[in-house]
Amino acid sequence: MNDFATLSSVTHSSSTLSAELTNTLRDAIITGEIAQGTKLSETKMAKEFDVSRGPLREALRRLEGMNLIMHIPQQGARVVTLSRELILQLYDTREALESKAVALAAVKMTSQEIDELHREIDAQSKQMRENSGAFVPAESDYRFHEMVVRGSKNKVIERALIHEIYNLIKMFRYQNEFANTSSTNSLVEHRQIVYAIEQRDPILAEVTMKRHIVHARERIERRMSSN
Amino acid sequence: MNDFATLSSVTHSSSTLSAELTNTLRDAIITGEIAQGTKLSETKMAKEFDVSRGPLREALRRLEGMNLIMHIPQQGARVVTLSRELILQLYDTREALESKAVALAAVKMTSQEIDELHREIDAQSKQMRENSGAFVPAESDYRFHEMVVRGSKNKVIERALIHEIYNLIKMFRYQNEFANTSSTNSLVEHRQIVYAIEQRDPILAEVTMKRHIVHARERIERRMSSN
DNA sequence: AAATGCATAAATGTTGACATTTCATTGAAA
DNA sequence: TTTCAATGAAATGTCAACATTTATGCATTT
Repeated sequence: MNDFATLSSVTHSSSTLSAELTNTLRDAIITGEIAQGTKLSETKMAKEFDVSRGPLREALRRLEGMNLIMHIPQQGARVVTLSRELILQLYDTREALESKAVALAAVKMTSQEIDELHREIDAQSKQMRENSGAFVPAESDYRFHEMVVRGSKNKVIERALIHEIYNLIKMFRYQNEFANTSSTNSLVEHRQIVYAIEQRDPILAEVTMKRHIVHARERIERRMSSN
Repeated sequence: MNDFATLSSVTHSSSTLSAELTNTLRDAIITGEIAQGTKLSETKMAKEFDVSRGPLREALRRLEGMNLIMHIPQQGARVVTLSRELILQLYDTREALESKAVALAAVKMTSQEIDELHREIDAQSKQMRENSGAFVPAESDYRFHEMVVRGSKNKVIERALIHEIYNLIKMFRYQNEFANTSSTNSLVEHRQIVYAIEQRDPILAEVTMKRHIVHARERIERRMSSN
């Protein structure tokens, strides 16, 4: 099974207790340490983490905003359940947002930022050769996509993806071995995306990214049973 | 100036105090009753609404998730400021999400739901003739777009748009007369969108919606000074 | 006059207790 | 045996007080 340290989110001890709780719970949900569908009892969790229910409830409200938990008034919160349907909807949403993001990035990214993209996919290439891996390391894949999204300079898209979509996709991939990014095409596609950005060709960048995500979606759709 | 009752969000007295506060504050922010950039003092607001700070803070966390307020630890929350940049980014995001939504809707909407679309644009047409208006009534415009988005049957897109994008766009349009939807093209474009859905043509639906939103964005870009 | 530092006030963060609703259990009735 | 109602326990919602940090204002110094 995967290692907790693999997770990007670096739980950097935040200034407030409620922010720390948010990070802790987010990671626990993504890794499956707290299983899907689990009822999040405030009283139990308050005891477990040795905090009062106030900050805990605020953390739950934030996790709600990240789509990681569902809350029903007077009944409490449950960890979201990743149905096949939800996963495919996530990828459709990601396709729309990220293809737009890369089109913007092709215009807005600085050459320095493009250099960083190069370094990231070179690292991917190196890691795969050394580890004779058939998969792009998840962490590096996230970094690549987040760099592109940030490159769009569109804060609304950035927040939607990083705050409300990627966490759920990380959760899905972390808890499903088969969902990891295949190397065969992914690295090639990453190179194509960087090329399009480098050419300052937003349309090429857009269709390339769209195809990249559609491919991922198709792989998942094939390998995923009903659920 | 506009009337508060014009606002769609029907503050239906929710089960919990914190949910009611969320709705009340959301509407107050959208209408500008609480101005952009205003510091939201917890102590003052608790007195004003005669509630304790607990539920109030939870409401603030939720408004944060709706992108209506910005929160800085140890410093408090401020109402978001709608810069020209943010507005244009909102429309870019909307373009990506809503064009994908309508493509899905063209496949997934039931004929009954399509009928409802027809009724809505017929009502728009009628209202404009009767009121000799040069603008599609904002409420009706929102209803139309929300029906399309719901028709996509994609909960992720639906939540992103309705929960985190539309509120900000409503806020912008409510507080800027010039930002209202012009009738000249909008109604025609709405009819084109419905036609494409009716034809079950996702590609046509997508490009039609994209153009519709790009037009709106262009109108705003022209009429908006620097800011 | 401007800048620095201290003391006070006020705001946010956190806690524990109270209120109300929901859930589980038990017992009675059909 | 099954269903329903009542009772008690536990959970969520709310409140008021305490703790800690930030902001304000005044005095002092350069």
